[in-house]
Amino acid sequence: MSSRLVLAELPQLERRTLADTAYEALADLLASGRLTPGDRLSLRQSAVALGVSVMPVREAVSRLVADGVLEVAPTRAIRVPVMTAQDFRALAETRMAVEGMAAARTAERRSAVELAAIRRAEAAFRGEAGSAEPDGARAVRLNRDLHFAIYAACGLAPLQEIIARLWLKAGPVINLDLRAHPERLLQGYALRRHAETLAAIEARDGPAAAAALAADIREATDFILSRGGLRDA
Amino acid sequence: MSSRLVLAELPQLERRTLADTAYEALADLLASGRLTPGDRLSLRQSAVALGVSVMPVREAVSRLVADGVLEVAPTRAIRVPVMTAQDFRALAETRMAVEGMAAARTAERRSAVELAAIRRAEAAFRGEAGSAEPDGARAVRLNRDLHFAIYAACGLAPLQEIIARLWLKAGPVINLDLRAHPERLLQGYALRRHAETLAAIEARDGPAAAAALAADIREATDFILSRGGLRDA
DNA sequence: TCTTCGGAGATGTGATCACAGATCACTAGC
DNA sequence: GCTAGTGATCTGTGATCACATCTCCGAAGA
Repeated sequence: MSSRLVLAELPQLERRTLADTAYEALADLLASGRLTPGDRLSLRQSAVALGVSVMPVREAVSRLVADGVLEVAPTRAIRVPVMTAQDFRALAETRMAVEGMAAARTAERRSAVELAAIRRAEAAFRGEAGSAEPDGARAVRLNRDLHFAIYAACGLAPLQEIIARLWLKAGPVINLDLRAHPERLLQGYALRRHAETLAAIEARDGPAAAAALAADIREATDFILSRGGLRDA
Repeated sequence: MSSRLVLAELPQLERRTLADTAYEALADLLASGRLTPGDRLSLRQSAVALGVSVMPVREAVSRLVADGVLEVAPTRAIRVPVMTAQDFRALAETRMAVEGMAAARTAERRSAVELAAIRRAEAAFRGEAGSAEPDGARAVRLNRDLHFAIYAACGLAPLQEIIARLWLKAGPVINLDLRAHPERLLQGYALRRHAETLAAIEARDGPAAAAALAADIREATDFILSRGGLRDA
């Protein structure tokens, strides 16, 4: 029993099921825009691609369907939902409300170290967007990192989960557009709104943080909608 | 082809899988508080209880787990999560923020027929709560109906889905308490807040609606927390 | 040339089997 | 008398099979 103390130091090893791995793989495909709205997904094909049986893929897909990130058509075909412009607008409005609220809470209660983390994330994105040869995929990731650094400091775990799901849902549309028009992200809009949001968080000004972040989302949404890539019905 | 017109009137019949049915059955068990925090769930036992194989149950459970309504312990046991008082408070705060926002939107944009539906729901709950022999389970359902009548009029489908998930998550705790202390729901608190919310919606006063609804949630939460039925850690 | 029909292949759903690991009661050993 | 080990049983996970149904492509018909 003299080993009790040293045993306590053992890191409890995480148990990842194949379904977990499959979920992450598919979610990444969706978030990165490599799976675009309307695309069909086959359980068997996905399974052989991942080198497993259909079971883990099935479970992963059922989770994604529950999240509304995938859908099973009445014909039982699995596909990425095609959003109407109206759907996308409603999703964006929800995001503005929910994420704006999270940003406001962060502004009002952030600690010094949380603020530092947000500052670093903002600087990282700014660096990439302003570089000579910006990498689109990398900029998307840094943009996400910045947003979630802000949300992580809101102090409400359930709120973070909600936002993560909203991003997953909006991901395919946003990244599809971004692939077609990578220049947009790198222009001034996002940079300006990010700076405003950061300033508001520094000043502990909740409403201003919410407004700046909502403006960021609104502008990105309007830009995508102006492209007319979405069905109108 | 002369039948094209009449054929279009056929209601497209919904295709429900066994997994869907199992999901609803389990969700109902959770929402009604018959499955309480800490309870374990066996796939095989649930399957024989539902008269199906484990497959549909498995899919249903995986969805519930994705929603955070069930959890798989590191030991792979499936159970209803036990929330700490802190967790429950964070969930309640999230609900106050999100549901308050939905109520505010409803107040500002509700149509006349939506208002009428909300009025009916409020009256139904008031009738049950004020009756000579109130039925607890029925009151719970009517309370839910009233809340969702309000949220349904907010005009944002994604927001409604979010709220539905939040209720599913809070359900086991709330209903567990309600089973132990059915008198609380029937006292003045909820009735007063409902009346305030309804009045604000009638007056198209968004902030007031949000405040009244948040107060409703806050008081119910404080009541449950004061019971000390939740772990503290 | 365009439409309609038919059959081969692929699809999701569900059932069943196999297996590693957890649980629990019980016994042997200090 | 209490702990540690042992084995039967049950657990979730994954693979495989079975089946009804949808999809797709080519041929026969108008």
